[in-house]
Amino acid sequence: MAKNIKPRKDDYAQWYLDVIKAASLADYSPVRGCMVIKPDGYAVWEAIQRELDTRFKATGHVNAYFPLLIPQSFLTKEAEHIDGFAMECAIVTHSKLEKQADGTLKPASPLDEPLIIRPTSETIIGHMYAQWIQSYRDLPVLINQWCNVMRWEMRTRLFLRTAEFLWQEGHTAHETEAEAIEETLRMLDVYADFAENVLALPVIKGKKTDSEKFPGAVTTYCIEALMQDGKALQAGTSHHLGQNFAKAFDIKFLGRDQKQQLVHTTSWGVSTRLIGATIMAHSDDEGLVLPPRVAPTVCAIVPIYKTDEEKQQVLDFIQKLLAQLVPTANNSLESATQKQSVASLQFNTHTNQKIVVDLRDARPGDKQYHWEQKGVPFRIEVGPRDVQQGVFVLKHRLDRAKETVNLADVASPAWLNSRLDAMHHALFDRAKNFRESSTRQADSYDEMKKILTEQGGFVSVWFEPDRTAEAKIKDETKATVRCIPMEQSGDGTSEGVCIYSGKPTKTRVVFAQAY
RNA sequence: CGGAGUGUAGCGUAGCAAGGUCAGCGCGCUUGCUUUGGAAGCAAGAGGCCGUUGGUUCGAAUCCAACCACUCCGACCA
Repeated sequence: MAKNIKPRKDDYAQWYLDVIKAASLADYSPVRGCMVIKPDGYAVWEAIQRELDTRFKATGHVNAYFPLLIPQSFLTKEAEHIDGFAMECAIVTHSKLEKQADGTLKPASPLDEPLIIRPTSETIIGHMYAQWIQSYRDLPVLINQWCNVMRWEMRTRLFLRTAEFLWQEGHTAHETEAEAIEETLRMLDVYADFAENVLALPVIKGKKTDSEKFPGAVTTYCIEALMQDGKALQAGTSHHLGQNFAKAFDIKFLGRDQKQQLVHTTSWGVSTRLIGATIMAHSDDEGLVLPPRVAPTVCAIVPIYKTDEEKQQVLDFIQKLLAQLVPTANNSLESATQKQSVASLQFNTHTNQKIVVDLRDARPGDKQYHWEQKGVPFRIEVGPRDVQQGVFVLKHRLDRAKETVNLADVASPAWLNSRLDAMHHALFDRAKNFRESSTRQADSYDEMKKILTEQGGFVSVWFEPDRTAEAKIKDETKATVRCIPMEQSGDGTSEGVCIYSGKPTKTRVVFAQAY
């Protein structure tokens, strides 16, 4: 058992932090609530970016970059938007520092208008769109940006909620409401597809109730995932903004009917929180488990030997193995062997995923723990006994199973790729089974309360969304409506009794306690 | 921001209630030898103004104050 990681059942929050620490994903910064994303964590983010960016481009979007700083006055233009974000904005008020007599620095030269550090970019992008869009021929505008944003959160948690975080925000403008809604739902599908097919994270697609929607949105759609402690995590959102921001920023165009019209806008985003979701959904008491499609290292090879002769035999054997797995790369292990370092070989040039050979002067057991805690999907062990028999030992991170494989059976990278695929599906199935066994139906408010306090997880109920009722329920159970699932049970026309009001309703929602 | 807790080397900690040979220990790290199939053994080393700033005192890791950061519970949120 991992000696540096607290088991999930003892302290889930501590387990989460231990896993991040053991896998070297992130570190604290000197600034409250901000984190340093270390190379191993950032590589996961790069994989997420790569996969999402491909999907954004495939759906017709282009990338651009808007400034970090936004005039304070912009935030006042959309009423709900102010209420939603004003409380958590960091503000730039001065343009320089002056040295004091005692050597300390003091802000000087105050700005005429304070600038806020973007908590999200609807306002500044709306401002620019107003200048760029003149005619229906200019539409749609389909822009995404990858950037950082800052929200001065009260309480932070690595990856799940940090004061500064990395994300992408798509902002589109359309001629008609129907197109905007179509775009909103298209991107929701992109997110769901990405979460399930890349992160192996099963998600529920749904709509937020009015009380949970984005400040300034007409409708907010989301994907919701379930973590291993039975709490929900919002993993991505897609907003139909209607004409709210068009009105606020005067984004008008001359329509086909020769009249001035307001555009219909959308915005959608996912953040580095996805890394937190991935950690919480898949990892175990031994440490990180990474979905194979975002794992920076897909396989770690650990040689085992006593004598120099054995070492040579084992390394020769590994060379043969690598020749099959990494045919395009220069497989020489010479320099890594000499330096007693970790040799890193390009396994997949598209995804930039590596195979490593751990040639450090350390004991095999240490190396096994090292790569296991980093969540590497597969480890290969090659010792003198294996070389004699022409085999090696393959260790699966998912279930920690061992498998003896003939070198002769490894003819190409496809051998490993098929295993990575199988692991992806097994990981997804495991998470999905967990979610399904943690999703319960309740027919009354009392039953829901009982489930929430005794078991957690998702609770599916008939419920008529209502601000006051939702506030009361949150107060009493800590649970909120995570979403109104897109897939309503039955044919969508069935009807039940709202567990709170007792009135008939056609809406089934999912309640859960959330991060 | 309210409540509770924590802060001593990269990590984990002893010492603190009775200020003074009090800066220790384990892991990790470095070097050497023996080892090497899931966290090895022996030996020799390196590493800390005890979170920060003030105060009390002849003397502060220890007492007092303020501040900072982190963890947990609330409120807020991707």
